[in-house]
Amino acid sequence: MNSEFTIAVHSLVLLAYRPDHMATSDMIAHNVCTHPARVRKVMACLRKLGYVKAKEGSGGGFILSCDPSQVTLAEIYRATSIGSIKPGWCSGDAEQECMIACNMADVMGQIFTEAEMHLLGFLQQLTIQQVLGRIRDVQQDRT
Amino acid sequence: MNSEFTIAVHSLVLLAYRPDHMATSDMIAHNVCTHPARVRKVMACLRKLGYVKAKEGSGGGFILSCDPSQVTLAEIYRATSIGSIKPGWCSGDAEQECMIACNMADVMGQIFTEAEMHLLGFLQQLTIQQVLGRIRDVQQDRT
DNA sequence: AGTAACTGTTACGAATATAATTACAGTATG
DNA sequence: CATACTGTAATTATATTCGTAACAGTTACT
Repeated sequence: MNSEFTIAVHSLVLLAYRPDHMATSDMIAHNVCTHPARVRKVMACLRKLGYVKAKEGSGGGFILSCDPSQVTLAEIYRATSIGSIKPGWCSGDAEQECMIACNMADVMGQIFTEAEMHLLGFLQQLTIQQVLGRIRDVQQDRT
Repeated sequence: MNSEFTIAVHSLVLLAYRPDHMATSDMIAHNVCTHPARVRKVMACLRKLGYVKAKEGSGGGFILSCDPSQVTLAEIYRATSIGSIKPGWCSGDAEQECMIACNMADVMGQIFTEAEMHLLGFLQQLTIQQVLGRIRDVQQDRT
């Protein structure tokens, strides 16, 4: 799975944690533990889909512009990582005579596509708000 | 997803296609389109779990030793690729004060584990025999 | 107007993961 | 005892991923 999914979810949860607080890419990057430029890239994607608003210029940054209890991880997966369940490497060879060799890539492609749909079904059940809830639960258990 | 899963499934389907035919790692590697040593590594794993039998020495190779209509892709996934759905990269940092930063890795870990269980549920429904059936279907559609 | 603090985006280098290849010990066959 | 295999580890090559730098464009503040 694509790690941009992780960055996107982390950033949205962070923004949902303080809904009225504007966060710069520097602040988010520090929290997520990556580079600000990478955060900006992911956030630009989330902005285009309306999940966050970006403000350029001095005093700017990102702020949540969605209801975190309505946004599911399935949407975020679709936005950032669709297709990433399938390995880059493909077996077989369409040029071969053998029925197995020349059709296996197609069939595995089908299977990975269906597997991804099932994965989306699971992610559909989880909202950003629920992820924040889980964070609180884990924090509670630490004590 | 780990590409060894693909190699394992491809090899098993190939062996199921000709159940009484012994195939060398060279033959399988040519069909799968990879290196014989890689095939042997994956097959050694399948052998230890009883899915195939290996015969060393001249005239040796691999032969199926399971019922392909009983072996599901979930078993193969477990054997070759468990944990591979989770990206290697982890966000957050356990040393930070922030509740989000220090617990996000744990929570994402939970989520990926659950996602993998759902994935296994889907793969459980697919047998090696059914994959072979799909190959035949795709071949049919070509004409 | 000018400076500082941001985002948006691209390009490139570094680190990491993955696959191919080589090598060789061990084993069965004829 | 030569040949044809598996089993396995080590090494090299390649692809992918991540970090970083650079800079144009935008806004706020003085």
